[in-house]
Amino acid sequence: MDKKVRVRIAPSPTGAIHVGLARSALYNYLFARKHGGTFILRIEDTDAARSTTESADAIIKGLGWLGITFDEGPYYQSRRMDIYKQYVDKLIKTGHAYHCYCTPERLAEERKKAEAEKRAWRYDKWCLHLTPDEKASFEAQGVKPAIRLLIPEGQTTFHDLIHGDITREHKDVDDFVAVRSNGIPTYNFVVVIDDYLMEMTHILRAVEHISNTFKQVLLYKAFGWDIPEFAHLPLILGEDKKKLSKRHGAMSLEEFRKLGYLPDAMVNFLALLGWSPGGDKEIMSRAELVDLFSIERINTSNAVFDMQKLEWMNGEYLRAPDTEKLLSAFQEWLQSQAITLPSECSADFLSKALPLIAERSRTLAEVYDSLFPYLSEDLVYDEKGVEKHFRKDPDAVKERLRLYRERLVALSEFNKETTEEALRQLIEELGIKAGLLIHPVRLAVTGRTVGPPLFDCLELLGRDRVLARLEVFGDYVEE
RNA sequence: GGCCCCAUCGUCUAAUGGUCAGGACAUCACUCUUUCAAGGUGAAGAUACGGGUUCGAUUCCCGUUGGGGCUACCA
Repeated sequence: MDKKVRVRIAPSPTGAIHVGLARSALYNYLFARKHGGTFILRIEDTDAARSTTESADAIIKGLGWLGITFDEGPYYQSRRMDIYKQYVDKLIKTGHAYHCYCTPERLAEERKKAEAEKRAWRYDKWCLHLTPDEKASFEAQGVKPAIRLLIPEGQTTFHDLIHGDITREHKDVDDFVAVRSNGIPTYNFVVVIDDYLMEMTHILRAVEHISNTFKQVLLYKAFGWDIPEFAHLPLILGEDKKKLSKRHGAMSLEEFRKLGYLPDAMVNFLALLGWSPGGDKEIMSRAELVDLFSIERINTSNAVFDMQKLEWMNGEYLRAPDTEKLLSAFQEWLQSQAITLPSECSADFLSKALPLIAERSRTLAEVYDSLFPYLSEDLVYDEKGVEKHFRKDPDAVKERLRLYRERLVALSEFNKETTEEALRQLIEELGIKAGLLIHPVRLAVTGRTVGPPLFDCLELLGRDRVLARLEVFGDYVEE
């Protein structure tokens, strides 16, 4: 790489940040880090009607959550209008652009007509041929013109780092509006100005921009500027194989965060959606991703977002042996969801409970749910479990629970070893299988049929709560 | 409709002009086990179709089909 790498993402702040944007950001970020380059955030808010500052803030926050950080920016295009203005004037002077007085109504009508005749609609360059008198007349009527780029005859080819050469005939490219009649320039215009001024070396963005690229390349040429490298990323598709959009529901970053996905897992998963390092490696740290990433290995075909695989991968990260990290991830999650744990629920308790629970969870939300029996006294007994482990022979089970409770009362020390020993002894005396006592006890003290190994649960709960719950359970099943 | 992009198991993907087309998720068995997970073992599952080029193509070329994207005074 001869020039110092400078890349960017340029989102429009028009709604929740979804995974497609997150992945584009990630690839740009990885590419910049890998080459010691600069990663820039530019907010493309030239569409005043749809842009919101909340959305811009959400983008920054969301990417920050993923640990995708910027070296420059955010730049806001809405604050750079005077810059763009100079370049428009230049374009008019050199004859690369012209004023267009066509009303939206006329354009819409023409477009409809073309559609009815199954003709491709292109702007008919009507205003290109206006005489000075006609122009003066429009001006006198107070009609504000838009400015269109004049697309010359011929064809344009650009090289795409992922797709190779892509060519389009100019007859298929519109004389697109560069500046609206209200004076605000459009995306295709400002993106070129900014990418040039900000000295972008590589543009990595989604394939949906390929058709815009021709317009942009023509603009670079009109200005006589060097054209950056382009790499058009495959799309992320929903289960229905359509481009991700609001219809797909829980696809915003915020939603994934709420569901309890870990940023590291999210980044790992997203990296693999459209790219692979080759070989079989799938679980990769950020450092490994930076090291392994290359544009050449980005795929050409679109990828379906597989929720199940994400869940699995999140589980892998949840199960990682680093308790401290898990604890802080969980606490961070609680905070982001505005959940406060009871004060007696100490960090000490959590660091004991979390590994046991996370091992059998796939998301932090699941972790939180599994924590319930340790946070609240209002147990809800699993009805199927009650049916299975109690109702078949209630008197016998009740008696066993009573006996076990007695043993627990008598223990000099209460921990997982002693409680297990007590239970083993009891079942031997009773001549029954361990399950006949273990299952009812789990149900009695947690309300659930699933969870960490029973004696770990008992230790986590502590003697007082265990004894109380064994007693309460007896009453519960009486009814 | 026009233009463009794409095509390996259901999904994410690996690989090569000659391979038993590999892995992961999901699925199904079995195993481990106090439950649930996790783990282990195994099963099933793909080169869209048709033509070329070639001794040989899943790989290169063309076409068909299919999918996707774009087609705004949105980005």
